[in-house]
Amino acid sequence: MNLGHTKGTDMLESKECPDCKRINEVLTRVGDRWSLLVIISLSEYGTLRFNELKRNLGISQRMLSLTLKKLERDGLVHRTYHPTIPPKVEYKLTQMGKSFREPVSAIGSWALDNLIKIDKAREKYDVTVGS
Amino acid sequence: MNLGHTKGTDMLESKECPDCKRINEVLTRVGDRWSLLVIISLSEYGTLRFNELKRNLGISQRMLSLTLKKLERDGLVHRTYHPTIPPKVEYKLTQMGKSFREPVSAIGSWALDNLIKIDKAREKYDVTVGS
DNA sequence: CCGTATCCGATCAGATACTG
DNA sequence: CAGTATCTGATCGGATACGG
Repeated sequence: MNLGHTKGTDMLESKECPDCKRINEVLTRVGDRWSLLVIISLSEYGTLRFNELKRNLGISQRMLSLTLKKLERDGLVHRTYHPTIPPKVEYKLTQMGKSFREPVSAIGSWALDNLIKIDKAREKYDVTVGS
Repeated sequence: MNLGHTKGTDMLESKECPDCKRINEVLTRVGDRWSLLVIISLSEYGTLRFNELKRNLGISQRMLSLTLKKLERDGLVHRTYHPTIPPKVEYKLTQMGKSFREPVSAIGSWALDNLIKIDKAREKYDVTVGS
């Protein structure tokens, strides 16, 4: 893949990777664990209520509230408030949120595929270092 | 996409999303910002020395050291020590690290493509809330 | 049901100083 | 050059209590 930076003879002379700075920015915004998990959940189920997400993820009320507000602000999640009694609030992905699904799912799938490998590598490393 | 969990009539009745718990685990390990940026850098340049990474990412010495050790332990990065004077240490992706390249690059590309959109959504949100 | 407010411990992450 | 050690502030994140 190509993230768009300049490759060439000055490859290692650049003071800083410009893309990394920008990627860093975005990761700071939507790259935290809870955001990714909320995105994954919504991409799986389509629409979820506040407490459904809470139960699904095992996230605290506080973190879910903060995460959802942030995702809504960033335009990744749409919030629908139904002023019934008791109130009902539904969350779903926006267009941009949906476009985020693919890369996030790629991470998720890789995660599921490599958890065991990581555990083994870690075990091996610890034995080697411990000797 | 399908992360492998059971879909069906009990979709919303499951107490917790089992995949989310496992994905959460992996994200806890290799999902932090510095790890992702190191992976991206190494996938771009192939092999980098400690200070090259440091300059590229604008990361502090401490965090880079911790991040690299963690990635090496998890089997994603390979470390080669050349006992010269001055010493020279090179880092590159392992096979598993390379397999992580694709999903991580997908995140990176999406990030570069959507930074501006996020900024606009945020601006719009702030105006709406502020009124 | 859907949050917000507060408190508090745990972890993150930079700055600085030091070693082989 | 390639780290480690220590200190310190910032942020994360759970628990609890409360309100619309």
